[in-house]
Amino acid sequence: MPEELGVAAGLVRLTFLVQSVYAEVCREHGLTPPQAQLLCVVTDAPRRMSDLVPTMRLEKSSLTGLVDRVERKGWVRRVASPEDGRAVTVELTASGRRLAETFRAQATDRLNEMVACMPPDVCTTFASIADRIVSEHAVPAVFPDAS
Amino acid sequence: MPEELGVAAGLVRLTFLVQSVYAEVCREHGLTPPQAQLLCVVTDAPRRMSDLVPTMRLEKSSLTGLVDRVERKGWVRRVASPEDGRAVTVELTASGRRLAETFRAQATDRLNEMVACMPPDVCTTFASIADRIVSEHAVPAVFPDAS
DNA sequence: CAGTATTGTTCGTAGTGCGAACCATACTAG
DNA sequence: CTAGTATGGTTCGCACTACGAACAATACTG
Repeated sequence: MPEELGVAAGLVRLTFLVQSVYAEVCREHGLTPPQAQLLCVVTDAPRRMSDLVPTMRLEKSSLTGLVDRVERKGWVRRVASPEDGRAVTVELTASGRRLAETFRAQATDRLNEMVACMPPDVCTTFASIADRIVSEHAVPAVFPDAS
Repeated sequence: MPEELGVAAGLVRLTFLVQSVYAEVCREHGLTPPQAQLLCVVTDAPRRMSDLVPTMRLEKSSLTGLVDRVERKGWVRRVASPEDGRAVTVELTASGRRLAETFRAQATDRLNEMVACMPPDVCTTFASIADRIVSEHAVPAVFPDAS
């Protein structure tokens, strides 16, 4: 009986918790998690489909469907690439940008207050270790830094 | 421009990473993440549907469907409760138990090696902080401790 | 210019998750 | 005891997710 969970169990449970919070914020904005992720990823700059595939870790057919639905909601737009006649880039519309921004802000708030039960220095330690793991594994920027 | 990400961004990316690893292990065992989670949750003891609803944070209709599919694969069994004529408990079959055990072991290995890029003391620190967050928020045991 | 590689889409399939409606059993009050 | 209510689960319809195979169109290469 470990008085403390192993790293693995802690990671899985922490992930479960973050997912819950993330999904809840999504809901409040009429988004699903994959849709929110798409908005976050194209916030910084328009991205090609072929570029989004490795970033979001989806098959291309899955991505087509996701972009279809998000485009139908008017948050994103497909633009033909001038350099490559086959390629398509995905960019935010004005309303998509507003939504992405408020979503990002609120998700950030919720997650910050989630860890705020700990003293600030512990938070900082935690954040830097998380960053270390993440950068060690080349995790794509699925959530933007502060605006 | 933060030279380090905020806690929120770190959490989201870490979650993305863990999800990727978890999903990959699931795939190798012919499982989906919700199915694996169900197996993990009923590993320790049979559980009632009504008990699984808050644990897995699903609506009861979603849970019905999930249990249907997992039962159809032969990994889980519905048993009528003797005390309450309305209630049903979900328990592992023999093959379900074997599957749950090998899945758990492999997921644990993969997650451990994911953090093994850091020195052991950092891992320990990280694990204890993760535990702290998790227990502060009453996250259900969606992943069992060592067998 | 022919052959090949890349970029996206379409289609079919299985699974996920929700809410509303519903049934059966349990509980509770008169 | 019996009506009314609460609880435990299922069913149904819906939208969404994700995959792989097949395909079309454009780009590249020999």
